[in-house]
Order: sequence, then structure tokens, then C-alpha cells
Amino acid sequence: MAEPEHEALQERKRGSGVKRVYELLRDEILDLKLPPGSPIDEVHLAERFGMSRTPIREALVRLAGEGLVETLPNRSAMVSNIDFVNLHTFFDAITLMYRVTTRLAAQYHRPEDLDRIRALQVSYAAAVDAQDALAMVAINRDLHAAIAEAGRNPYFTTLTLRLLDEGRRILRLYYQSFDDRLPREYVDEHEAIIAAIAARDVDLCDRLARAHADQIVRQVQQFFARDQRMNVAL
Amino acid sequence: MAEPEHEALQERKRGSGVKRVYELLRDEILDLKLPPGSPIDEVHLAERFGMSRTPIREALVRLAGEGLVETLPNRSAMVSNIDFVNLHTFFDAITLMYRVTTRLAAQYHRPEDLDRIRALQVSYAAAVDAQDALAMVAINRDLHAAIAEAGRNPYFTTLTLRLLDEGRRILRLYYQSFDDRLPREYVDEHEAIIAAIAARDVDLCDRLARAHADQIVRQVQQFFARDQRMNVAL
DNA sequence: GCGCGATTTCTTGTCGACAAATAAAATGCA
DNA sequence: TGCATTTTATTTGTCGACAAGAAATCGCGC
Repeated sequence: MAEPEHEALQERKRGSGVKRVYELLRDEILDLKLPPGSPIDEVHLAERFGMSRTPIREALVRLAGEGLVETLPNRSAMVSNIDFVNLHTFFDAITLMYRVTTRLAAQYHRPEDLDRIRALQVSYAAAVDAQDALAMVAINRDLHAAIAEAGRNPYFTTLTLRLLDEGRRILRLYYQSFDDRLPREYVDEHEAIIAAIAARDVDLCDRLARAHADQIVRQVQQFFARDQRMNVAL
Repeated sequence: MAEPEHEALQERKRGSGVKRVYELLRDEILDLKLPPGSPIDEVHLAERFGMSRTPIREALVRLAGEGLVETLPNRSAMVSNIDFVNLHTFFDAITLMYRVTTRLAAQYHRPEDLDRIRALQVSYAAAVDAQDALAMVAINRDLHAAIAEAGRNPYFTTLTLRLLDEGRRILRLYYQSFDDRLPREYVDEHEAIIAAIAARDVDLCDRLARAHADQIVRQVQQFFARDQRMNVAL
């Protein structure tokens, strides 16, 4: 019998329910705590969070809108699968978004954007030094999200965020394969990109972002190519 | 007293309610029948569609996810405003998506894609000949959507669709300014793009798509620059 | 023992109702 | 009369319940 999530026997405020379950469910999906393909039972979640099915439902609809859960009519929703067959479409998209958002950041960033980006870069380097792969993945997402924000194009920012989140699941599979020796080179590449943004050098940003993305893509592809899990997951 | 939408006193099937109200509401927003900024009353919609508030609510959540309605906590949802100040971000985004999806279409299209695209192009030319601006806008959307589909990258396709829909509202304002003499040149440009896709000429696709997008952007920008409505809407 | 249909169970989709939160109206006071 | 405060009214957010659809179970005939 699942307890109603320790702290919250009562709801704190009126609109907080959906937000809580949305964010937590989201995190659990992206952290692979809820494995792709696993079914999602509404009543189960309702008792777990100690609330009615209505707010659960709304959270699921939102997650479905972002492609994180799939819903079939009259059947249980499930955590959406990672499409290994068409993984290249993901790589194409995130490579382009890396390039575009970095270019725009070079054009439109403001001083406070650079402060945020540099602070994240410090955290990123610390995570690499500490060999903390999980933190590294999470901060990498936040770093590129901050760069996208600095570009100030909401359409590109939205797509980039979606790709970064989807990428969190993929990188999770990737980085958990080598628990030691996190690549120091990403830190240097980030450093170069940030410098190019600060210098407002658009072309250099484009080249660096493309090289950065290509490098990640190459490594992840190599990993999936030699890993059996890929074929199993098909 | 609003009648429950003529035909449907009873629901046809179980899951059809949300879909119906979602699509209709969506169309009304994109056709500017529901002007930007107008509030959306849930109970009003509920009686209008002859159903409970629950499915209405779900449709609104979905529309909010696509950015077509904005919701404030404990306050009425409203049709999202068109952000004239940052219109250039929209133009940047749709220009890039035109280029990318057309390139990808050249690479990955299949014969049946070309059939669909050519059929839409015929409809488009017919709409131009008939001086039907509304149909022209709608078919233009479907045509570029079909091109994006042929490119087979769901991330780009999703963003392109969102931009095309948002663009439907903007083009609506634009085209209703001149009711006669619809530009024949767009037909020719489309024709050239389709030929380049069929020839699988990626570079040509890129150039043509960019020129096509730039041309539309230029015209619309000129329109908004000289139109007072822009400043009013700020 | 096994295939196939009926029945039961289980989960979702929808409903009507109630309470919280906000907006609007009315009241009191200077 | 003008402003602050209380009261009312409207609208959302959440709830529990019920019915429809689909999956699982059971029963029956072969």
C-alpha cells in the first residue's frame, strides 16, 4: 500500500498538484527510473500522490504533448520508447540546434547571460573532475539551455530544450557504460564556445558548435553501434 | 441559449469529444475567429459542445502546450497574443525550417510523397487562380507540411507545423489587406522547389527555399511596417 | 486437452458537484 | 463624492462516482 508521498497529506496550494506530479513524473522518465515502454496507471499514481485522478490526467496530457508519454485510446498510457532506428534524426536535429542557438547567443546575449553560462561551465568542470556522470549530463543540459536562452528565439529554445531532455535519456545509457575517465575534452570545447560567444564571433560559434555536436554524436553512435542493447531494443 | 452544436446531442464515440473540441477550437484560433487575447470560458464551451467541462479542459491543456492559448492560475484562459515585437524570431525560425525540411525532402522523399505534394500544388494554383486568399493560406500550410513530412525528421516536422500554424494567423492579417491580385510568383517558386526535390538536388533546394522564405518575410514585414495596426497591437 | 465465446475485471473517459480563488458589486465611512 | 472594506458572484481546480471499452478469465463444447 503506497503512502501518499510522505510530506503531502494535504495539498499545499490550489494549483500545485499538477505541477508537482508533472515535474516529478518528468524527472523519473528522463532519469530512466520509469523505463521506456512501461505502462502508467492513473489510479496508482493517484493514490501515490494522494490526490484525485483529474490532476494526474492533466499532467499526463502535458507530458504527451512533449512526446514523453504515448497514449492510446481507452488503453493505459506508457512512457514513450526511444526510437533507436531513427536516432539519426535526433542527431541531425540537435546538431542544427546547437549551431543555431550558439550563433544567436553570439549575436543577442547580454552580460547576465554570460554570467549564468560561465557559472554553469564551472559546475560542469567540477562534475567532470568529480567523475560524476549523472551531474555532468544534467549540467550539460542546463548549460546548452542557457546558451539557447541567450539567443532569445523561443521557437529554437523550445525545440532545443525538448532535444536536450530527450538526449538526457540517451546520454544516460551512454555514460553509464564508462564510469571512469570522463572526457576532459568537452570542458575545453565548452570553454572555446563560451569565449566565441563572448567575442560575438558568429562564424566561429557555428564551427565550434558543429564540431562539438559532431564529436558527441560520433561517440554515442560508436557506442550504440557496438552495443548489443541496441539490437535488443529494436 | 446556445444549442449543443446542431448535430451532436449525443457523443458519437467515447474518445471523440476532446478531439472535436480541440480541432474546432484550434481552427477558430488560427482563423482569427477567436481574436488573440479573448478570454475562454470553460462552462460556456461546455454548454456549446453539449459536454462536461472535463474534455474541454483537456483540449485547452493541449492547446496551451502548443502555445495557442495561455493560462493563468485560477483565471480564465485566453487566446495567446501574437508577439509583434519579436516577430523576427518567427521569421528566422520559419526560414530555417523551410530550408532544412526542403533539403531533407530532397534526400529522403519517396514517390508517394511527391504525389501528395504535387496534388497540393495543383490545389494551390487553383486557389490563386480563384483569388481565394483563405484557401491559399490553408493549402500553403498543407503543402509545406507535406514537404516536411517527406523529410522524415519528426523534430523538424513538429516545429515546422507549429510555425506554419502560427504563420496562418499572421498571413491572415497580411492577405486580408489585398483581396485582389494574389501573387502568381509563389506558384512558380513552389513549382521550382518541387522540381528540385524530385531531382534530389539538395543545394538547389536550400537556395530556393531560402529565397522563397525571404521573399515572403520581406513582403509581410513591409506590410506590417507600414500598417498602423502593428503599433496599435503593441 | 483445446479452441472459442461469454463473462468478469480492470482501466480509462466523462459527468455533476463542491470548494478555493479571484473578480465584481455593494456597503460603510470620512 | 471618493475611497476602503465587506459581501456577493463568477470561474477555476479538484473530487468521487459511473459507464464504456478492452483485456483477462472462465466455461462450455468438441
